[in-house]
Amino acid sequence: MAKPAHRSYSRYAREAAELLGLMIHNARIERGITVADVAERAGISRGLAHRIEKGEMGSSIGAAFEVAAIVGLRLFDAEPTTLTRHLSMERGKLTLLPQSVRTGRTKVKDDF
Amino acid sequence: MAKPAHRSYSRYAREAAELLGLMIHNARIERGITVADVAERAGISRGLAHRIEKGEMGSSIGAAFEVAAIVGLRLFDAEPTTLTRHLSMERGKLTLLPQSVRTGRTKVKDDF
DNA sequence: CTAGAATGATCCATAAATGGGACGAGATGT
DNA sequence: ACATCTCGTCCCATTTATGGATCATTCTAG
Repeated sequence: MAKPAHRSYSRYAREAAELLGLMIHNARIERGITVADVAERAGISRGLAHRIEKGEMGSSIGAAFEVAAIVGLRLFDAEPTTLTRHLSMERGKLTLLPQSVRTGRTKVKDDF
Repeated sequence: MAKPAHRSYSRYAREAAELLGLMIHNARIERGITVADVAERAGISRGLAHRIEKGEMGSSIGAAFEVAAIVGLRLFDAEPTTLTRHLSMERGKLTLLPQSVRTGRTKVKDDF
């Protein structure tokens, strides 16, 4: 026992999850695959696959992304090849940016 | 009991998660926010925030998206406003598509 | 170089997600 | 109409992730 449990999410996060779920759902229907089929291919239960399509915040990143991949959904508007390229790019940034956020930082920005 | 436990993920899903983590990481650094700070604002532990940046498949969608929102990362290359619009669009599709995937329907499409 | 701070990693108790039923409602094809 | 399939939802045992503490490491500012 440690936390009141209840977790609160920002509207943006909730909408993002819902959108992901809807995109997965639509992509699945368009491909004519059943939830059960997707679940089996993803190695997860039908219930979880369903919860992911509902955009529930509790589901794991792994399960959700796996399902997305199976229904042919391209996350971050990137193709498989592009995705790898993006990865290299983001990795590259690491050498250009400080690795840790040191103190006197230029003030925290609260814009959004 | 009785589950092999170990979960296997496709390369695409793993890369997508890693990319998300890297993007969050870079966005955070660019904003000059510490992991601890982000964690507190997201209402999660520092450890989890860190695991999300590492792109671990086990973290929850909710936590990951919340962190993404906090560091100002725009998921699906959409702005907050656009996101809502996307939601409406995807919701709209529902009325145009069959609600369930019945048998040998219109043939599976593999276009893309 | 040194001190201080942030990151990265590990351990463990416990809160939460997942799997696997089972059920009814709705839709589809025959 | 009927049989069948899919979806949507519930419950609950088990697995898993999460929080919190602690320690080592790496970086930064002075």
